[in-house]
This record gives sequence, structure tokens and C-alpha cells, in this order.
Amino acid sequence: MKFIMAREKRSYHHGGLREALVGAGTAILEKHGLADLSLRAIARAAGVSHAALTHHFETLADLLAEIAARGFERFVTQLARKSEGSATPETKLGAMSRAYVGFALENPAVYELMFRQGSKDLDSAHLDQAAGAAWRQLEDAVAAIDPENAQQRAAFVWSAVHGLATLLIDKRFPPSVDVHGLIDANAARIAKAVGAN
Amino acid sequence: MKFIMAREKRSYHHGGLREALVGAGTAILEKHGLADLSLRAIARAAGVSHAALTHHFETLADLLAEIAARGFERFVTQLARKSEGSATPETKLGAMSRAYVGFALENPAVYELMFRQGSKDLDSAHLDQAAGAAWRQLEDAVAAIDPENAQQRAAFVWSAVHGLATLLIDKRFPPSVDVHGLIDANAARIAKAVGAN
DNA sequence: ATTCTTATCTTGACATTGTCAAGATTTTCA
DNA sequence: TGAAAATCTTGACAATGTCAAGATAAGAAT
Repeated sequence: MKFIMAREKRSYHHGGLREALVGAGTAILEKHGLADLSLRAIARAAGVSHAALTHHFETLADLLAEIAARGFERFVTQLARKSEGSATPETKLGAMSRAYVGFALENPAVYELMFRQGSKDLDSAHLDQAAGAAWRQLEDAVAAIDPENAQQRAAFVWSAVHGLATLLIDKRFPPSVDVHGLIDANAARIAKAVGAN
Repeated sequence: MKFIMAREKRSYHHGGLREALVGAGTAILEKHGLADLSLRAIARAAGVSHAALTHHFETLADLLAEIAARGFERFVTQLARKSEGSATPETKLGAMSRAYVGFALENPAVYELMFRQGSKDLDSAHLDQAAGAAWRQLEDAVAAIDPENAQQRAAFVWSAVHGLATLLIDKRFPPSVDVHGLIDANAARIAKAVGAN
């Protein structure tokens, strides 16, 4: 999709600034990382003054929350797409586990923003809703194998994939490990620990 | 231990500023969180000007790296203490899994600094050494159960405990879940996925 | 003992950040 | 057509990390 990033014809009113801000923020996030994602950099990229956000987002955190929410939506879509058509609930959970880590590695900065809000307390109705949908998607996949204790088992799955994703993004493992092998083994062990027995 | 936090007798030279800075930083981290851990706040707490760090740490990141390194050392000590005297390698790994998450929940800000360096690129020889020791401790515990594929199995264990720790710290689970039950179940499933078979 | 050198700390400046208030401009719509 | 609301800009503010230049103390050398 295409955003109006910078105006050639300088009209006082932008027209679609809210979407442009989200687009500019996402672009900076993917190109330069979370550290360089400042309010003023976003405003510059959108071709607008540094105080123009106020009327669309109360604060920077609200804009970041919106970007994170859209990240969760893409996340849910991608996991659904990569796990559809699985033969069994077990293979579906395996596909989701791999797709989870895959999304994080393909979108490390967005993933960082989605989870590692850290200091900035991201919160918005949209973000809560999108993150909730992601959680439900995972819990449903676990319950499809065996509905008993699904919430706790889903929590384990989430821990294992989220932990692997963040450790890989931060390059926390010895350089000798095979990343692809790690992702597959992770999914297999998750299935072993949480599958029906 | 006790640090010289603020000087009553104003002598131009502090005496033990390096240790005082580490102590003041740790105190702020535990009392107010990572977000409030600024260079100038540390200097104020140590009763010293904002530019006094230069001669002890090249940059703020170096001071944070030192704090993180000491966090890893406490971490290793605590895991060793809480898992010593286990009857079998399996129960030892279980004790370590629980102790891992326990440390993170008892020291959330320090744990955040240790792992979630995020934007600030923490790195120092001391930090690398301390973090490496932590990794080796975990890998040894896994290898004691079964030496085959120990590195990959240890990576799975680390993912599961680290993921659970961070998700708990960030309160990412539905409020209905029982935290203590989650920690125990996590350890049990880890053993199931990674234990000898 | 006195001087020189080095280590340590302070002061002041700089660019950058997010937010706020006040003014300028455009659109809406009554 | 004109008043009200929405939108954007300018300028200020405090706070941040880093750097340069100067002040002070401690230690070594003669």
C-alpha cells in the first residue's frame, strides 16, 4: 500500500495525515529500527511540523500503539495464512509455531514494538483488541488438539515461541547454532510438551 | 552491601565513585524502573555532577553494561543455590527453570536491563563473560541429563523460561491465570520436552 | 619540601527529544 | 456570507547524553 509521505504541493492541510503518520512511522521502524523512531523524525518523514500529531494522536505513545496494533493484525493474518490447510491440529500448531518465529525475524522492529513496549506504556483500545485476537488464535489452536487446560498449555506455547523469537532477534545464542534447525526443533518440542497424549 | 551514595563532607574527589555509580544505578533501577534510569539521575543520586562519569565509564551504555553484568552474576549465583542438592539431573533442571523465572519476577528491572537492552547496545567484556557463564550453566544442566544435542535442547529451555519471564513481567497473560501454577507447569513441560527418553 | 604530572570532578555549552500554548490557515456548515 | 471548528505552524520549555575547557586534589619526582 502507498501512503502520502511528503507533500509536493504544500497545502496547509495535509488531507490524510493520520494514515501518513502511521505509514511514515512504520517505514522508519522497518528501515532504521525502534531506536530511531522519534516523534520529530516521523513528522519530518511525513513532511509536516513536529507538533502536527497532536490533533491525530494525543501523544507519541498513542501513535506507536496504533502501529503496534496494526502489527498484531498483520501477525494474525500471516499466522492464519501459513497454517491453513494443515492436515491435523497438531501439524497446524507446528505450522503456527514456525510462522510465529518467522514473523518476528522478518519484522524484528515491529515485533519489538508489539511486545517490548518496555518503558513507553503503549495502550489503546485498538492495541488491546488486536493483541487479544492474537492470543485467542493461539489458544484456539491448542484447544483444537485437546481442550483440557488449554489456557495454561497455550501460555507455554506462547512462552516458547516468544522466547525463541526475542533471543534470536537479540542474537543471544552462540553463533554456531543453526537458526532454521532451532525453529523446527522448537516447534517439535512444543508439540511434544503440549500435544495430546 | 553499602555504597557511598551521597557525600556529606564535600570533598572534590569522591573516593569510590565507580562503585557508587553502579550502586546508585542499581538502586534507581530497582526503585523506579528502567525508564527513569538516566545518566543525570544516577549522578544526582551519587551526589556528583552530571559529567563525572566520563573518567569511570566512557558512556552511559558502559555503566549500564556493568550493572547488567552484575545482574548476570547474581543470577548465576541464585540459580546455583536454588538448584543445588537436587536428587537427579531432571529435578535439578526443574529447580533451575523455576528459579530462572523467580529471579526475573523478583528483579524485573534488572532482568529487563540484562536482556532487553533493546535500543542501547550494551556490550562490554564483563557483560559478555557473565552472560556466557549463565548460558553455560544452563547448557551443563541439560547435558547432565543427556549430552546429545545439548546445545539445541538448552536453547529450547532458555526460550521457554525467558519467554515466560518476559511475558509475566509485561503482564501479557489474561489476568485469570495463576502465576505460580504457570511457573510449575512451565518447568514440568520443559522437562517433558527436553528430558531423556 | 616543592614542583610537575596525572587523575578526578565541575561548569557550561550543544543538539536532540516530547509536550504545550498561541497564532495562522483552511474547511465546514448554518 | 460569516462564524465555528478543525488542522497545521511557530516558538518555547525542560530533560536528556556527550563534549570541551577549566578547577581541584593526589601522587611522584627531583
